[in-house]
Amino acid sequence: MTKVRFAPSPTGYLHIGNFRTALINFLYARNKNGHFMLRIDDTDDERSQIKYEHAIKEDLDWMGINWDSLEKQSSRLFYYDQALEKLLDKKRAYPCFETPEELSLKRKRQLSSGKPPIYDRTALHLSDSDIADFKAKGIRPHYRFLLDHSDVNWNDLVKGPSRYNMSNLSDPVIIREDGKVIYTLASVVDDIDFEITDILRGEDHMTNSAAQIQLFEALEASPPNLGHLSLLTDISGAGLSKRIGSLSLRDLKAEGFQPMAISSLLSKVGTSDSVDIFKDINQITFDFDIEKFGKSKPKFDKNELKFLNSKYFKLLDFEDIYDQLKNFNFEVTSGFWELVKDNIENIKQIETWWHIIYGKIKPVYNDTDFIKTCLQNLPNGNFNENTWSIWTSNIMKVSGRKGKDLYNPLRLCLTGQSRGPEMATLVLLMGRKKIIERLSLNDL
RNA sequence: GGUCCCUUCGUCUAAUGGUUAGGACACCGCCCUUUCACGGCGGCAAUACGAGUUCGAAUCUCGUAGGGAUCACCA
Repeated sequence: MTKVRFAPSPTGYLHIGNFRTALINFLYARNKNGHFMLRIDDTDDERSQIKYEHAIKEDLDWMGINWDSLEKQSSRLFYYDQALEKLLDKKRAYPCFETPEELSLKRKRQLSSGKPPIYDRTALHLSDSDIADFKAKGIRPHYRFLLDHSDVNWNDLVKGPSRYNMSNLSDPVIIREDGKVIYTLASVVDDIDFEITDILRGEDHMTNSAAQIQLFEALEASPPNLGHLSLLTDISGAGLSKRIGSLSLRDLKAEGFQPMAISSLLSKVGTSDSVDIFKDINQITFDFDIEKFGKSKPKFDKNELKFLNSKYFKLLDFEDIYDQLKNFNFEVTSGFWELVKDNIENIKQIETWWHIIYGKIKPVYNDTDFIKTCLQNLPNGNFNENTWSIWTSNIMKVSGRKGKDLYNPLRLCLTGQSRGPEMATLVLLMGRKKIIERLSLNDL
């Protein structure tokens, strides 16, 4: 069975970039009737915070991404130590005693003399007595994984046949001086233990993956299928992570964006499918195919998100949106929703139209004589679906106006807006009293 | 600086050696509605640059330019 995982570290809120990875993993699993695991990578306890873990779950929940199982790396530390022992036995791990300062100095020197900043394996050549000396002095080792300096080949789910030569990489540190595990090892141990079949993540993990393939093999497991998605950029082509700005899921929610607008965009941008709105995540699951993702960097355009948001409302019946509608402090009726749903791009605009139709606004009068004529010709009796056309043709006869000259001033006066929903229905909802109020020019 | 990856309409992309280089969104126009919006129809618009291979190149090769990623005792 296909089994994937989304493995965020709880060091911040989910943003558009890492949520996209979550979404793609989710869709991939659902499409194959597989298993989607949420794994909290909280091995770095200096940066990890429980509040972020809660926030990540909340946000995924809001987006309709449900996980089939949950794991936390902080509860699995024993297994990582076990893995280290195994690697030590096989001489694929070795203790090192350099301080971080030494290492960073070394890197700087290499860089300034035009060399790649790769660890020189000094510690690999330490004798047993050297090691004993360090330990006697109370210096605790950190451990590195010994890379095999050969080509690592894999067939990437997104990038196709891929190759990386390991001599371009430092032996990765896998256990810190304080005994805590590093991501590179923890991730592989978990992927083996939980029998992850496919890993989909950003292309920033490309070289990690190459090293991890060797780690899988050193731990006598076969590596899962690997797929590296091109990273989203902003509209100018710059990396998204650099402008943390307003792109967290929480901010997007606060701005009124709908989960399906976000998911629709994020699941299609960068693929050979056209970007369009979907009412339900299952519709996206159905024809999801990782092969459709291209190799070049897709751009995230907030305007596109706005457009999808407005398109989403048009898809919804009253019942579909009722849960959100009841959060307003006035009662939105089905008729009201049907009237305005084609004319909003944000749920907040419900409030604007509510005030226009039932509340108090500042009408726009640009032709007071004409407005008086309109008021005088308002039909008597109860309003019905013909009222608007009877009314406007009366005005036409009396004033001689038609088309734009007739409708624009009337719309402006009644709604204060130059654009908006169908007037025939709007007038019906607004009612006689409110119309007379608007046309009475009291605010002049 | 080393290594890896990317470059087709404004944007996302299709076309795995032969197409009028296709679609979607945006934009523009027309229609609908005796108004605008919504909706429907149509139009504009691209192979980064330079060589090479080939009867034929967006597609293969090399170079140039631009962009990105990575090179942590973070994940």
